[in-house]
Amino acid sequence: MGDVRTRILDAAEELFAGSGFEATPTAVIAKLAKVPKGLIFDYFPHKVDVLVALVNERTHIEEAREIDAVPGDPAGTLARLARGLPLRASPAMRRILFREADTHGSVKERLGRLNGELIRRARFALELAQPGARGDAARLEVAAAMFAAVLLYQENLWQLTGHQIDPDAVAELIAHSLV
Amino acid sequence: MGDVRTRILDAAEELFAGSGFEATPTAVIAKLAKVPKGLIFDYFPHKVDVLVALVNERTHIEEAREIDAVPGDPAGTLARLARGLPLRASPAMRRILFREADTHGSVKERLGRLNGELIRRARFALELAQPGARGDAARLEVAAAMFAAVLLYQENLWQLTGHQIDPDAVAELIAHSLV
Amino acid sequence: MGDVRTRILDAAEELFAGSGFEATPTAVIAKLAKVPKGLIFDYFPHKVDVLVALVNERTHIEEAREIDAVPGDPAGTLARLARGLPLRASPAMRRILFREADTHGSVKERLGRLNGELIRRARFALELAQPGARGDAARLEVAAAMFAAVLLYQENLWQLTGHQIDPDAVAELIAHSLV
Amino acid sequence: MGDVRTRILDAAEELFAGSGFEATPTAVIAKLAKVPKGLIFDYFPHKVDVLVALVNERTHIEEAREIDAVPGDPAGTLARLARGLPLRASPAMRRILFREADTHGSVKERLGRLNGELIRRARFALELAQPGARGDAARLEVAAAMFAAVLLYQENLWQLTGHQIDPDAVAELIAHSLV
DNA sequence: TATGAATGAGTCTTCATTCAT
DNA sequence: CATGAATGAAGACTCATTCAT
Repeated sequence: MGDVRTRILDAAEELFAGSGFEATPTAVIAKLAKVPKGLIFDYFPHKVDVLVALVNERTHIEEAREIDAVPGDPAGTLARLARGLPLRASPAMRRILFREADTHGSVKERLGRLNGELIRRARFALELAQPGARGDAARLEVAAAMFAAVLLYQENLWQLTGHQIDPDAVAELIAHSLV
Repeated sequence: MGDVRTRILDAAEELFAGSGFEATPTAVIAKLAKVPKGLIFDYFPHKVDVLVALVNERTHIEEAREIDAVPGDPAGTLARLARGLPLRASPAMRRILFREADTHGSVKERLGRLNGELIRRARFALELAQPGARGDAARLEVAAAMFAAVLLYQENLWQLTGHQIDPDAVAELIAHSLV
Repeated sequence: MGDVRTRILDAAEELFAGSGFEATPTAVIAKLAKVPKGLIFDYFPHKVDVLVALVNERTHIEEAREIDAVPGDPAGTLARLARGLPLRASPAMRRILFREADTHGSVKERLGRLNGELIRRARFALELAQPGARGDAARLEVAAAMFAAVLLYQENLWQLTGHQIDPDAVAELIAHSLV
Repeated sequence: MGDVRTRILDAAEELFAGSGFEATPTAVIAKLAKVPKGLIFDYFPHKVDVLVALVNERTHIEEAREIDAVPGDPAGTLARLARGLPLRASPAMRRILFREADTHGSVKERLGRLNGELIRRARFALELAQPGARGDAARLEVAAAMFAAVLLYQENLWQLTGHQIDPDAVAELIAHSLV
């Protein structure tokens, strides 16, 4: 069942994603987490600290390990990047990231960093996998940004529209565009 | 200065965009609108009705008019499409659309329709501009979805990160990917 | 029955004097004042503002009007001063003044000023009524301070001990001490 | 470092004097006493019992021992009395005594006894030192009560205003008033 | 119709007290 | 005895909504 802190964060993640931070009373978090109301404040002195903890602890950008790039196979390389997204974050956390970024500085900062990091990696992977593309830096940049955009935003869109995008197809398409 | 109803909506638009719907008290709307507190409820029985009215009256998804497609120039055709969402709405209303979509049905529905319309147009434009691509329906669909995702994501993220993608470059890249 | 603000202050005065500021919930003030809980905060944004308003508005030091001094009759002069104490404040307010001075700066400041003012007046009255005493400034000062101390503190003592001091007797005694 | 009970009382004394009883959480007492939160309640079943214990154990009203009265020198006799309240208690405990007397019965009782004892001593001292004054019991009583009031008021007000009265001067003045 | 005082349910947060370990 | 996590009642304060004027 997990310890108290984890249960609180689990509950908050679900509820913030579903109804938004402002519209979620701490009492409801407590109930879903099956902890008494007051205990939340032993772990998080203010309600906003729950949000900050979620963002700090549950949107993790993985260490820049060796990128598994295969020269000549940019599609496969990107697809692997897309599958093993360097963002460890649940769909719920991604929704929170987008929804609360406007009004909470620390969330905004995290989202910005995530976006930047994703672009950097995609560009690096493409440079390795398709050496020829290196020449056109601007186009490479756009391809990387598109890749990041689609990956980050797809959860949001899925929720809103029921429309899903296959990461492999995205990878293949972007790779193809750089030929 | 506009009539009372308009002043209320003006104020709400500004405030919802800035602080979010939940965090904006009706009393503050009234103050900014220079309208007595109670009067808001003569026009909008519940606070949420202000949001609904804003979305209904101040976000128009443009009718799918003739698309200015040039066969043989998919990049140019998409670029024209990319230069603007088919959304007539102030920057503030766009913020509201994205921020409140998760939690308010009518907003979500509106944003979903926008996404659908975007995809439809992109697909249609591509079909017209690049007749050869028609054969691969799946790839066409992915390209259209990506196009929509990137445009919407940009809209959403631009204010948060300051990071922008050049719409022409996106158009060109997607067009190229279908060769 | 008085207006709302007055009723709130009346209730607070009684309750703060009886149980202390910290131990008096705003809900109890509201109940005694017969106003809804929330209305208090329309008039006083924070609970402490009720205390500050009480101190500012209900411990008034009267304008230094003509002191009714009769040369040669210091006892009578002081007695008149004691009866028409230049402090317009209920016994309850005096208790509040003493109890909350420790922890609330504005109360402390007021109490200090009251004490100073009382001493100043008593000295002035004595100087007028007993010209001969002027020579011994130190003794005059002590007499004035004692007079102020007894007057200010008598309410407190009465509450605590049931012991009362007759102001006339005090006046007479102090006057006599300066002979 | 003292045993647990002593450490709790030490901490409570410091904190109650500084912020008042109501505004001092038991958790803060525990922290300052370097004692686990729950342990306090093994020694004092309720928070108020800490206050009661402090008052009972750390404020002693001295037994009415032989008064050092010199017939013919009422001023000197009173001055010796005035040099200190017959109260063995730290400055902190004195603050607590005055601050909490209004609202806590046991504290009130203690302060009342102190006042009574002060009056008794003053009267007794004056009777011994100035045999002639015995005739006018009422005036003697007022003088004694004033003496007590001034001393207690000073104790209470000294920290608040920084204003002090010289005890010798008080003694001298009161003695003189009985001539 | 316009006004803003009135209403009270609901929110975050604190804290005395309990209790399993 | 010692520990500090757990409990929930209660407190300050907010705010959507109503309503007398």
